[in-house]
Amino acid sequence: MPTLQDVAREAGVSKMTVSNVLNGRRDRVSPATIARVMEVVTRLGYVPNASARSLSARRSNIVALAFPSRDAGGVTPMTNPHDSLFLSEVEAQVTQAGLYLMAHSVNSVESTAHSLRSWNVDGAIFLGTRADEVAALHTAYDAPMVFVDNHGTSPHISNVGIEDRLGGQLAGRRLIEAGHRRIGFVGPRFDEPGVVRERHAGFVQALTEAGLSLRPEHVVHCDAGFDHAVAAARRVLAAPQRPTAVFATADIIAAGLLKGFVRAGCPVPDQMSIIGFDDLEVARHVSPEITTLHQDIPGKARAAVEVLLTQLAHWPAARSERRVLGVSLVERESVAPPPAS
Amino acid sequence: MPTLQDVAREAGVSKMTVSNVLNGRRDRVSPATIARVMEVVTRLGYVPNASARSLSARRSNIVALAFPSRDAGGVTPMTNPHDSLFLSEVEAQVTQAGLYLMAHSVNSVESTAHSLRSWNVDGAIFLGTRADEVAALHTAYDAPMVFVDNHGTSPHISNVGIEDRLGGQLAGRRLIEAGHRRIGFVGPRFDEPGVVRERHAGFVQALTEAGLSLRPEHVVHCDAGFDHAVAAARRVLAAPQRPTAVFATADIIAAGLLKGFVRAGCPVPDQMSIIGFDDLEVARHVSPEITTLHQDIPGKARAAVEVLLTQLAHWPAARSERRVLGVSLVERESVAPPPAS
DNA sequence: CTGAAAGCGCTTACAG
DNA sequence: CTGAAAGCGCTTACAG
Repeated sequence: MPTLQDVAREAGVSKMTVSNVLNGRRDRVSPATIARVMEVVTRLGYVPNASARSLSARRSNIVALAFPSRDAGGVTPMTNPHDSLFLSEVEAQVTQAGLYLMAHSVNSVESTAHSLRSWNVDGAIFLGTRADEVAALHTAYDAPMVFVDNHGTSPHISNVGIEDRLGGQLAGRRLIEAGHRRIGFVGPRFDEPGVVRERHAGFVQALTEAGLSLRPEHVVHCDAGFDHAVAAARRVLAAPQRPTAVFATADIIAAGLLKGFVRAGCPVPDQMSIIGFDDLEVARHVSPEITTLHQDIPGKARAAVEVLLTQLAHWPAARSERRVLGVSLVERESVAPPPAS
Repeated sequence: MPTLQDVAREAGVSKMTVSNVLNGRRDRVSPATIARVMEVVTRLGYVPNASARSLSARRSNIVALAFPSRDAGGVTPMTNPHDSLFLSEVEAQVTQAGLYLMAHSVNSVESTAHSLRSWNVDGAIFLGTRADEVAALHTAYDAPMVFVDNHGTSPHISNVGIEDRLGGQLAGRRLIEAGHRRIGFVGPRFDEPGVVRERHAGFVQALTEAGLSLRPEHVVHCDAGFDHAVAAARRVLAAPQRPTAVFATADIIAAGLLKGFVRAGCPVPDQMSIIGFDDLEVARHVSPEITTLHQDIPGKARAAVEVLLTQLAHWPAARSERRVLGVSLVERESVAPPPAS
């Protein structure tokens, strides 16, 4: 494995000159020298040692992507399409920027902070972090961090998210417009601030605007997992004065409900309408295809990397930034007027 | 940020002693000293610098996971459930082993090898690598590597895969057992060795055993993507003497076919039976649920990490190892006897 | 435009 | 059981 030293010797220059050539500070080197150095680099197949560079430059070129070790449904981490699509696009962008991606599931804030510090990562992107964890992370490690889909209130943190509340509102309005008056809500619990709470709030707002209300017995809590949702369908149907439509906070829930309803002899959308959220592939896999709120996940990933790189460029003078991407309703086949009673 | 030096000074010992304590060579240190050092480490919140450690120890503690930058369907990398499930389990295992995971999409063998060398990664796991790339990788970087689902013939490479051929065979047999005589095959092209070719071979074998043959007009090529498969359904139906059943080399293809068949007025399984492969979630999302060949993806990930760690432990004397996990047929709802003609 | 030298924070024989 | 010293392969003021 040739080193900088080897290249320098072979090219008849100092290590520092080689370093300058390799790091783009080419204004400090004559064209002839640059050519000579590059020739040697190629011939020897020289590859800089990233650890050495990181150690002396105090800059690792590593970006960490941290995701929940288990999602709400108790499923294996990263298993859900949203997170994997997101990771994939982050990886692409990070690589494009000449940086490296370290993937981390977050078991505890401590161990995550430990890793970040140990590798002296330049910055980090966090998926699915709770508000208290955000604060702990910031105090534990001083580097650019951007959070995704975080609805905490602190103005000091950078966040990239979507119009969750508007999404909920659009879902509610669409169902109302179709003629529904008894509309249910199915999603995970939302004791803490987060996307589910926002979607719920927007949904309730739409009902309120129309002079309707969300009855407690029409709220069914269900973790984001297909099987959970299949089971939840029965609970929806068992409610007194059962709803004629439901808003599910995630497509995977919508898909599970769909199966559950149909199994229970309640056809969709004839007897029951469904609106999902996210516009994941699953929404088109099933029949009827699920009407849902579209969000641009790769776009969110690009925005997250962009914000991170901006912060990196201005660090430590960087200011926090919040970006919110739009949502839009995608009409498909799971919404119809309520059955003529 | 406290350093080893700070800890040593504070504890009144040498750097080397602190290092020994931290790296488990505790037999070389007295219990009293260990206690003192640990107390200081905790009090100062000392976190070792991974780059420095990597540089001097010539061991990075980094494992790379490399995945195709675009899969066969031209979809964004990592988007498919198989890869993301795999990555997630690899991450868990790697973390558990006290190592770090660097995620890489492979645009070119050169850039990948560059990254591996630059970070001096301890080892790497490769998803979806072609045979020629495998060879190039091995010559470009000398470290433990394990390939996944590689059906190349070289005995020198470590591989973890599944019984693809048996899977194809079981699929064929199941369809034959149901009474089908004209059975089609839908999957990506398989000019090179790989899982598709194996699954196809096993499938053909089953037909042959039963005195049947796979007619060329019953082979429909289709990339692994839902929409591609929806479109492919028409081609299956358009074949002269159309088949009464098809084997799809992936569940996502099976799901797309299902939709395509139903749309074309050909109900599944009444008029057309389908068997998929992988047993991904999508197989249970759709109706009818898809009968498929189960493979244990997290198990494959664990095996891959295990093989890698074993090699790491014995490096450079390590011997290559090939592991093959089983497959099993999962009965669901997409297979029925052929329609009475 | 170019270089000598110090230093980043660790580990590792080696010696005692 | 413990330590002094060299060295891993880079970058970075500083000087010329």
